[in-house]
Amino acid sequence: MPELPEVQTVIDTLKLQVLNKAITQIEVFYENIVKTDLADFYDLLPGQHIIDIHRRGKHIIFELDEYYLISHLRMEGKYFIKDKDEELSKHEHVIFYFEDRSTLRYNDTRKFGTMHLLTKDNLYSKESPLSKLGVEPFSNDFTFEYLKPLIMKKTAPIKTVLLDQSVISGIGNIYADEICFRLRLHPSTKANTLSDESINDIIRHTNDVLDKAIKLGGTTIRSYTSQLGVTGRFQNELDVHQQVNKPCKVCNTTIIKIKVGQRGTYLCPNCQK
DNA sequence: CTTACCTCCTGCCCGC
DNA sequence: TGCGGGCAGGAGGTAA
Repeated sequence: MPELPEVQTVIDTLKLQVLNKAITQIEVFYENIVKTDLADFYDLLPGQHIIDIHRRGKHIIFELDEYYLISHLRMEGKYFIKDKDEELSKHEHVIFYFEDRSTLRYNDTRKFGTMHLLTKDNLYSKESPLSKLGVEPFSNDFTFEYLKPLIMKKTAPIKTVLLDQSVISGIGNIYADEICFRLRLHPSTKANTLSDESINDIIRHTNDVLDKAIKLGGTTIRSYTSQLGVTGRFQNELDVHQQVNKPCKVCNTTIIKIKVGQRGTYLCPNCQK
């Protein structure tokens, strides 16, 4: 499941391969991926160049001449670069053709991913998936003063708040578990009971764990052949996520798996009370 | 305003 | 062997 570090890794690789290319044609094989008008997708994309690729939370933002194409990979979305003559593979749902015979192919086994095509002045408009996103973890706005009031008004488990994209954008299930472990807090702890120290720790640990994951190319939990940009190594650094029945690296207690807010959650029952 | 539950979809794992 | 059932999971939607 691509979270902020995996998305950043994909972007870094994509930029090396498709920057400045001109789109000549589009094919959409599974229409539900495209959340804005499908006819616009076919009509407006040909002729556009990929000027730059950015990220906001877990969203990839392709900057084109006149539009932004926003792509969310959700669970299993991946991009591949292939020659235009390579045959369509089973889970390819969108193909971008470039003038040089290469193609960018969106592959998504579970078809959960989304794409939005927006004019440039609509990037943060009401219909944009970016409109409700909270602070970017690496920005200067991710401060105690920002976070404390949001945390204090929530009775939900702290892990649920970490996953709330309108509070902090970019954290998913893997890093939420890892952050809770580093906080030495049980993921079910009610957010509004956190100390000021814990709130400061969230900022520090979120930055540390995401930064380290990016440096290692993200986390690859299900090893697919060659997902563009993601052959991460952070899975070797996971303290609790997917570590059920393994010993805690700190205290040797067996890692357990529970449900928090309907989500599979891993923790050390000794370190995280 | 919450929060619980459903939906989207496929692959995988289990039991029979 | 193969089939059915259950499960996982980001985020948006809806019901309560």
